[in-house]
Amino acid sequence: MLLGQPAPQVAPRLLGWLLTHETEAGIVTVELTEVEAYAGERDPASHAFRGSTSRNEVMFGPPGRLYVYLSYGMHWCANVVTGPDGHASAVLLRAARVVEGVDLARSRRGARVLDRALARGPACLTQALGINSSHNTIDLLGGGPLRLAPPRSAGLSATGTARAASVADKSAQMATGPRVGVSQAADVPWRFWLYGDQTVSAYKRSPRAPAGPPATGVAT
DNA sequence: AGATAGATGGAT
DNA sequence: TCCATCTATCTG
Repeated sequence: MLLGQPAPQVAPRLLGWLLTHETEAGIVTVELTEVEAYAGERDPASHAFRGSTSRNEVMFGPPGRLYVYLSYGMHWCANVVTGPDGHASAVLLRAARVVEGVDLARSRRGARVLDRALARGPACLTQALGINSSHNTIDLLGGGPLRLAPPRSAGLSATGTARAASVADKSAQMATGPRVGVSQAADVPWRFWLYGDQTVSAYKRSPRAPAGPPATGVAT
C-alpha cells in the first residue's frame, strides 16, 4: 500500500490524486498539485520531531488518516498520514486545482478569487474544501464524505501497472525543491509540485533558512 | 509564568 | 511590511 511508505516516497506520488469533500452544501473535488513530505521523529521540521502530543497524535497512528492543525492561530492545514502504524510521517497538502464544485469552493473562499487560486496554499486548500478541526483523524480511505482517491486516469482497473504508468507520466512534469516556510532541514528537497502549474503556490523561502540550493529544479 | 517562533494568507 | 493571535517549546 502506497500510503504505508515513508512520506518522502509517498508525497511525489500523491500529485494528481483527487481529494473530495461531500457536505450538505454540495461536493468539492480537487486535484493535488503541490505537496510536502514530513518525515516524523527524524525530521526537525516535523511536528512529530519532539514526540507525540495531543495535537500531533494522529500522525503516530495508521496511514490514510487526516491530520489537521491550526497554523498561526487562524488557518487550518491538512496532511495525509503515511508510514506504518507507530511511525509519524505525513504529507502536507499545499495546493490543488478545483475540478468539481468551483462555485461552492468560491463561496467559501471569496467571490473575487480566481479559479486557479481557490486552493493555492495549504490554508486556502482546506478552506475551499470546507476542512477544519472537526475532520482531524478522519480515515480518507473509508468511503466517508471526505475521501482520497488515485487519478481517474490510473483507473477503473486499479492494477499496479496502470497506476505505475500514471505515476511515470506525472514524474515527467514534476519538480522538487526545499519546503516552504521551514527553517530546519531547509536543504532537503521535500516539496513536490507539478511543474509550471498555475495552481501551485508562489515559492517563498523561510527568512531564517540558510542559503541553500536553487529553489526549483525539474526532476529527472 | 512569560516569551517566542512557526509547515500562513490577506490587506496595506 | 504588517497584522491576526493558536500551540508547543524554551527561558527565567
